[in-house]
Amino acid sequence: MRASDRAYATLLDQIQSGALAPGSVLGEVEQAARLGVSRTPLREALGRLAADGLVVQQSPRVTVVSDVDVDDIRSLFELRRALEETAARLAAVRGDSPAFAALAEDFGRSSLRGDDGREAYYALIARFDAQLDASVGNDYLTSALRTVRTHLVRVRRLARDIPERLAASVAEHRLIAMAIAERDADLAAHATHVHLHNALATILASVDASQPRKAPL
Amino acid sequence: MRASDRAYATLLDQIQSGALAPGSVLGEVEQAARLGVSRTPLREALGRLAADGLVVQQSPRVTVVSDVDVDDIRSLFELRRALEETAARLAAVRGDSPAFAALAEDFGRSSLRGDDGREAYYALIARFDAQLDASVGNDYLTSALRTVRTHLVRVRRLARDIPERLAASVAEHRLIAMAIAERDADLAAHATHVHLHNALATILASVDASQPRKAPL
DNA sequence: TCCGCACCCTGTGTATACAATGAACAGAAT
DNA sequence: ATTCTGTTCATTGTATACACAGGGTGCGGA
Repeated sequence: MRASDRAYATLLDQIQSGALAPGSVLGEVEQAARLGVSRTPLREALGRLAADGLVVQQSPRVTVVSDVDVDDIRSLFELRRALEETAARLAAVRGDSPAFAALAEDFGRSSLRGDDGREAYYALIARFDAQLDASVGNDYLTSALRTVRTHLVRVRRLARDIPERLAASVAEHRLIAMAIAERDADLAAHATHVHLHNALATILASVDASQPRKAPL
Repeated sequence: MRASDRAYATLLDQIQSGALAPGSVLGEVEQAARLGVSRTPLREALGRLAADGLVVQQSPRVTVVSDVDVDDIRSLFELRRALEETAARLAAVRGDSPAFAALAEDFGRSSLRGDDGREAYYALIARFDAQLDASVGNDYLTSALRTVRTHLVRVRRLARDIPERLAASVAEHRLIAMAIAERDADLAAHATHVHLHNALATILASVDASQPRKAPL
């Protein structure tokens, strides 16, 4: 594995997990020393993170981990809606119907008890996303979705997981998978719309609850 | 200006203009020498081009200018539809209404006679796109659109410009601008849909006409 | 003549050295 | 005392040198 890949993977993980908080300054020599690589591959890693939008060049001299506020979340979900509704429609038209029927089954079966439940949930979502990408067969769309999902990891961390919401989310995904399996493009798109609306509402409520200072602006 | 920026700008221009044809192998030492920079900034430029999707690592050893075939064009327009319909809707809701009314006026006035006409047309489109981005105020969406537009430059080069199509395209844009100005989100989105459908049809017809070999697959 | 192995060569990945630029601090002058 | 300017230091931008890997070619043996 290349040093630049390791540096990118490590930084990505630490930004997504919050170990590198928004606003953290990423000096080249400092990070290179910390990650045990030289400046050259580290610069490449920073460049890729900047392309992803996870770090920004605050001034021409200092790169920082990008911030994520409520407006960012709204913006991200606007893009996400556009992409996922389109993906759902396309998958319904040309997707692998049996695969989505099987996914719908899995969503129906999944019991989300305990802490393992959350892991199983995210694993199932990941499988669903992968099947969606494969069924759509559009690299441009997949690439755009990849960026959205990269940012989404951090957004999810901001919002506390609510067990009831998790269960509802599974049901929503089950409906989407069923709609795609039955080649009902409108239903797939509208169910995706509903799902993203609910997900955003939950996230915003959770964020507002934990950061009420910004509300009375 | 940084050497890496110059290298990126030069390579971008040469790829978009076709001076570097799809499939061209971009060796680091070779390109570095050609552009008068050292390998380090050139690598950064190649990295950014790879992130844009304009070059791909064909093998771990050789990066080439990415190819663009008919399926790519279709895929690109699927993404473009998703993004621009969303942008049109959002601009209709929260956009600068007078600005779009003024743009609609300009589209109405624009006479596309002669070779200057095409330049004026593209300049007007660029102004429209800029106003759209500003009105939507969504960096994620704008960033995704930027990628699409980057690829679109190459696609346009593949298709011959047809004068009648240019005139129709102006009229379509005028309608979109009017719809946004009048805050008619549905009309803005549907007019965008129509416009992109027509644009894609024209491009595909032009490409099929010049490359009829791939048709009887 | 064909197949296989080894060596060389080309090109990338990484490290480090050097140059340039921007910022911060201190000192002096108004 | 405050502001402006100069100098210095830190940090990035660029160049180059070195290491390594992969492929191609040539030679030898079957």
